[in-house]
Amino acid sequence: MPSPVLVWFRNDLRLADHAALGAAVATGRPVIPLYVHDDEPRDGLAPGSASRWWLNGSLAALDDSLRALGSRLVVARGSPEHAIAGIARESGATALHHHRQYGAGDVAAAARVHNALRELGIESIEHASSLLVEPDAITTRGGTPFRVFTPFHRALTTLVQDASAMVSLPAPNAISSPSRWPRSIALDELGLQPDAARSATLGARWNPGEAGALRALEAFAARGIGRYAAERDHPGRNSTSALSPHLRTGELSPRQVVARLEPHPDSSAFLREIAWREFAHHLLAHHPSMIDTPLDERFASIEWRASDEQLDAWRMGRTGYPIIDAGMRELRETGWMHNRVRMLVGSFLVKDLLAPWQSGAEWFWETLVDADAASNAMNWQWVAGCGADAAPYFRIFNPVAQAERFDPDGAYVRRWVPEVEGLSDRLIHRPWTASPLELAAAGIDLGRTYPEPIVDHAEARARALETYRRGLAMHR
DNA sequence: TGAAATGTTGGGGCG
DNA sequence: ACGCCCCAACATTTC
Repeated sequence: MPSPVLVWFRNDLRLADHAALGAAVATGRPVIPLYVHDDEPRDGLAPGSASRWWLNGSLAALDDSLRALGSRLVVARGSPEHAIAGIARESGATALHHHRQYGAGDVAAAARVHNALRELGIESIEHASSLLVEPDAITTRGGTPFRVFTPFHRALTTLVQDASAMVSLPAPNAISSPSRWPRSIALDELGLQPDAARSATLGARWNPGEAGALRALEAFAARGIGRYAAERDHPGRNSTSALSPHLRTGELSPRQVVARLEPHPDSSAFLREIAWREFAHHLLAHHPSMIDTPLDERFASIEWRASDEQLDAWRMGRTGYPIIDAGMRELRETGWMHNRVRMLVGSFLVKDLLAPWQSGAEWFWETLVDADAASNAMNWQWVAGCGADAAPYFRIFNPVAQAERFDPDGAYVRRWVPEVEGLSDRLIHRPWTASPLELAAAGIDLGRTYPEPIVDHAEARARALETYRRGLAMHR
């Protein structure tokens, strides 16, 4: 029996368009698919609770799919280099295939694995397939990494037009097994599952796993991508793709998404969002510190001032601004939030409450099923104004104006903030302006059944401008 | 992938 | 008929 090759699964929990698996299968040798769960990564972020729930479902689905092909997923816990070296020794493997990832912790972990295996005389082969274009394959005319989205997007589009670069690999139809499988722990032992009630809530909303991902992609394509272009900013309509958690875990590759949707004439608005995802990974690859440090260092001395009570009101959806509370409650219940509302709650936290963007990023990391280190850091820095090509600091969203513009009939707010559902469309986004009579008619006792606004937006806006101006002035 | 303040214009009411 | 004022509606500037 020839010696086996290992395939290390990370954020690529699929069988189709999987370059590392494809290469391993192509060797004609037995293949050992494996996953290593590191509870305490030395450098990098352990997944939050919503992500862990998703990961559990995705790994179970991957194991099922592998078993249908006569293979299985070997699961280990601990540091990747230790676990993988152990499996390599035990199985007599001669090579490891895996995909490249872009965060500092992921890069460091891969380097440690490579070193550990080299000492055992085992070759490691890193493949690219989590992005449309590798971060070092796309540069400005001057050869430097892009820092501005629009030119990045233009360059990316040009590269993606070359259709041959976008060919995606079919899933293997058979995977040969080693004569003996190395030891594996049961998925349950990873302790990824939250309590039963939480699992049930999330399970009612999502289908983790490659099959669920492909169904979601088909559903989005069938629903009409034209509707996305027209309605994507309206959180009350279900017009977004909700593909983010599938992309985050790599149940779906961006190439597959582009191949499926690009031929459609109205796809450009959606593909632009895919490009933002690419840009985030591009930035993270070139600026690993952006996870917790402003890309624009002038923003390091802003005097944040939010209290724990305010932060808690934000997290729990009790700010008194219905659109903000709707978003935060959708997040807490479903592990997801509509993109437009993410911008609004982000602006509210960072500008109206003057809480550090990192505190928002931490909560999102803990609660989002699509929590992605690159996108999370980039987008929070965008909101705070301290990122590359970020929103200017004086761009402060008005939660009422935005709500009236993008949730004009209050459908989104009524779904998530039932306390105020009895208010008219005119008042639904601003309960504090309702007369006592109108409040009584809607069954609202402001301050008791639903909070008064925790800040006055007009005052908060002025305070944010002043605070930012002062912080930036220190870096003249 | 804003919002608010400020400036400009033009129509209509009115003396 | 005319000037004056008011104020939408739109444009520009500022944060």
